[in-house]
Amino acid sequence: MIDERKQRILQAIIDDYISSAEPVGSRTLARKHDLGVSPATIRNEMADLEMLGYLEHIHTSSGRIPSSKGYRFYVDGLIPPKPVSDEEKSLIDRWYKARVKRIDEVFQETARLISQVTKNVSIVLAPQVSQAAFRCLQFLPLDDHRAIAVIMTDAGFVENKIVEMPSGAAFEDFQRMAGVINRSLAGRILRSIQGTAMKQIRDEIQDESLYESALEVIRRALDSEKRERLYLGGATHMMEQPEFQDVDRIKDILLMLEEEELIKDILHAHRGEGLEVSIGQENENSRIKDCSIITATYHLDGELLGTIAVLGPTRMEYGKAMSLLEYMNTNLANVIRRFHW
Amino acid sequence: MIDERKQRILQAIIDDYISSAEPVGSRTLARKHDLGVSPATIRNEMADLEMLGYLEHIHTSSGRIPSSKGYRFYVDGLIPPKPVSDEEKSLIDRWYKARVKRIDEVFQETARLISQVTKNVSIVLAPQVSQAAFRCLQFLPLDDHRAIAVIMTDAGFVENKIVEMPSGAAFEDFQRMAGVINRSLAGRILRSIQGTAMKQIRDEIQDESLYESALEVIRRALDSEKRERLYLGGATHMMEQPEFQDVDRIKDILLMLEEEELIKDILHAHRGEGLEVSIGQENENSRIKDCSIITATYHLDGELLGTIAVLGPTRMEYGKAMSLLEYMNTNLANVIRRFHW
DNA sequence: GTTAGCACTCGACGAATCAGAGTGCTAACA
DNA sequence: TGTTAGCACTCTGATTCGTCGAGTGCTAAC
Repeated sequence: MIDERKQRILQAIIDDYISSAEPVGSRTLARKHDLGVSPATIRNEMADLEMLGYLEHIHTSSGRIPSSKGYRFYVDGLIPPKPVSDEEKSLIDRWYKARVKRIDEVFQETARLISQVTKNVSIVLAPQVSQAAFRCLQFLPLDDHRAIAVIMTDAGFVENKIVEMPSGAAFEDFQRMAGVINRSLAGRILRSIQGTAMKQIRDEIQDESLYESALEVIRRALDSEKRERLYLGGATHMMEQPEFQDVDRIKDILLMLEEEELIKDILHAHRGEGLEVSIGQENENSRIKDCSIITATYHLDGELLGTIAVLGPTRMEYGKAMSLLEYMNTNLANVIRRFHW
Repeated sequence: MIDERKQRILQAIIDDYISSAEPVGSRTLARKHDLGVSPATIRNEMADLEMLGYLEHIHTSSGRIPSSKGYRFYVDGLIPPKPVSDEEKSLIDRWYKARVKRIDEVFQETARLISQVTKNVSIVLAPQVSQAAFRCLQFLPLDDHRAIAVIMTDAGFVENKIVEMPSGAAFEDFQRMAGVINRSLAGRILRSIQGTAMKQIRDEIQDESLYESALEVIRRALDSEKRERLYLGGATHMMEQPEFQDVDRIKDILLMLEEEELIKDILHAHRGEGLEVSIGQENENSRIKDCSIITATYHLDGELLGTIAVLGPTRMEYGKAMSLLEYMNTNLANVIRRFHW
């Protein structure tokens, strides 16, 4: 159905279109690639490929451009491997070393880096604190009626909250409470902290108002970081792409990117093991039917932490973007480990 | 030199141009504003105003547009007052209540809010931690050889750093060190912590490797937060302005905004008491010679904390932007106070 | 099955045209 | 003397019209 010559032609067309952004015609294709056949033959093959749905015709007498199905075929088999070069790896390494001092900067700079290399928008979904394991809780006295609760998790996060002490409670009561909570919750995934554990704490504390404070602290730790943080990069790089030379289109994309919930949903839809590519029409969201998204999940010690993604026009350098994401998601674990204990 | 009628005409021209973004001609001006004179007279006055440098002519036979000098005159005296409405105030209030849970969100959301209302780019320079007063330092044990240093300042910041304990040091040594540091530095402005105070600490600690650790902690607290954080908002709103309908121009502005040091320098150049407006040609930086910046500083208890700013085309709604900034910089103090102790 | 040739189709580009809005100048007016 | 009407002139922006180049599809020949 789609023989080897058709494949070669399809690949040549897509490679060409990806690098030039111009519809590609039979004559130029014959000139540039040494396919061993004449333009007329290529035309015939192109007509077949269009019939089969791999190519599209804007209107008669413009060259062909790949359809989503064409890109899909390309991504699934034809894609020329383009590994991350050693220079790029060392650039990435130096970048992290120079710019990252705090854990949130890891994600921000990862986003920046990905967009820098791919010239596209990148999205980094940072791990939720609430899916990290509780490690320990400590109180620091602030004045007579307030203290700072410092909560540490296994994922390297340190959260602090100012809490009011119930009137009549002494700081020692708080210390005791911390002990109770630490014993009950150590190692628990924050998100999974629920009824039974809390009941145990209640029984041990034996003081209603103090228990309320404990509850408050834990709830806040869960609450405030329940939302996964989203880091974006590359709005300016996007503007280098010929398909984003229209201000309204750019605005549209940027507005969409501001809708955190939407973006998270899109990323959550792709949580498989390896890389996932969603091409053009394959995207649910109508605003990015002419875009592709490549997603990759990153892990630490086997635990799913988050997702990194590249969003760009369907005419995207899939090979480059995919190998970069592949490299980054292994690399990210090492970088995050530095903030770990 | 510039009589009352000229003023009225200048104001009408600028008002018109600000709302329409089109060069304004004598006839339309006569039609829209009831100036009591004929277009011909207006033409004569316009010619005079141009001679005096308040107006500009792109080329013969397009209407006039204000020059930087014209805007300056307008801003300094003609500007129609446009106070923030009660609805807007309550919108702002609700916005903060709904969206702000952490102190860094105060600044992010302020930026978002300002750009939302003014339809321009906004910049918020958050207070440096290092110009806050040291309040206290505590260590929390992590494992045998590490601890978390939690540093609190008067401005409501809590910073934490993981520190290695020198081999042989026990956690009790750290506790003692915290005591020494707290006694020596309490109330000091972080930035001003220097030689003498450090010497005192050294004398008290009497242990070289422990002293090194102390130094490390304090240095890190100063270091990592030495850089003032910059929050930006409104890239998409900017795109609604007719002067930013060109992708390259937008890209140019966005790239400039990514240069944190540059932006900080620009904001630092305006640190007067009230609002400051820098119009078009008045800007040092050539990339924004067709933009205006309005800056305002905000304070807490008389202490200068940071700067908020609006960046837009010279054709900007100065009245609205200025009164908004004025309102925001008083309001901000109240919002920040909520995170204070 | 492959290729050459040919008629046809679009889009991009530049020149020409035209309407609309504006100016500057002059002369008349109060 | 300041104001206004009238007029010639200018420039922009939209529209139209060829023209050119690149491409296609079809047919016939190899």
